[in-house]
Amino acid sequence: MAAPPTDDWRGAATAHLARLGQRLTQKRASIVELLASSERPLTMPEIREQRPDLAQSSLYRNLVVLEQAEVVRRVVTHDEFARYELGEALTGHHHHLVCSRCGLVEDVPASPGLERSVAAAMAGAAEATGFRIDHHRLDLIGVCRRCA
Amino acid sequence: MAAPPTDDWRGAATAHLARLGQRLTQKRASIVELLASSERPLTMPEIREQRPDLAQSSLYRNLVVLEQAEVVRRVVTHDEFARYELGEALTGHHHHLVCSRCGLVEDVPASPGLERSVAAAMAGAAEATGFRIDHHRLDLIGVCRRCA
DNA sequence: CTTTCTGCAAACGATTTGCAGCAGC
DNA sequence: GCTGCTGCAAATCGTTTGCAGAAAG
Repeated sequence: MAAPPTDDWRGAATAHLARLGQRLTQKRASIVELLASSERPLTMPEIREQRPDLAQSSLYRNLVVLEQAEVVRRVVTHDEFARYELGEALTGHHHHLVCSRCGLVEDVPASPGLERSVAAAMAGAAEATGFRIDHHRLDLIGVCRRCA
Repeated sequence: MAAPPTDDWRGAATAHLARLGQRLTQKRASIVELLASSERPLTMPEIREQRPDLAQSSLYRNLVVLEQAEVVRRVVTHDEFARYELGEALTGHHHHLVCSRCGLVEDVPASPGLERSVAAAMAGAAEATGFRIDHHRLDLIGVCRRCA
């Protein structure tokens, strides 16, 4: 990621987990490290391939815990399986480029101008509907270079 | 929806289906009518409740066909089941308000200013990554009035 | 020791599919 | 008739869970 709020993912993850009374175990650190080293969300198969020593059930269980701790975020697409990336507390706010052919998801940094427009839209929508709006998600959908 | 491109969903759906060599059967029309009369995406349980005469398998099968014909769009959230709404060809472009508690999805009209900013971001991202970007999806995530 | 984490295998549940009968042309 | 749509029931498959043993403190 460009300009991460912190490079110390280990410390950040430990702190986030601690708030839930959970620890950063070796396996969890291994997962977080893998996601931190990738610049795009990874699918479960990709994670399993890179971390063959972790049982699938442990992976899912740990990802649930990490997600609750906001260390990890689950990225939902129309793809058959979920993708995982570090939470924005660790990576900074960004958007996604999604390939509608192969499902590939790539990160895109957010621009200040765009964020300002979105913030205005959020305020307007909140007022109109009574929602309390916390954050947003913007996906740019297209066809990646490989699939084109 | 505000300012739909067409109120003639029957004609539009027929035309879209025809391009795939498919027909607008009675059951399909019934599904499209239901979605057209709703101002937000519906879950499978909601659809089944409103259309108890349709077998679940037929529902899924028809929704797949309607989705391919771009008459219907599947809306994916973190919720346990998918939601369905009319495609933007029939409803006009809009965004979604998503309740992170109960999963409720509500439509939000897009504003010209926001669209302009997003278009600029799309152009920039396309150039930087080699993606050909076709469209976008913006979700505003928060807590709905009922869950607050 | 006590608590939490891990792996295996079985269970779950939304969605998909095989197949025989029915409807539309 | 032929083609394609429908319903039922069974299969699929990503994900979740029960349980007994291993690791952390």
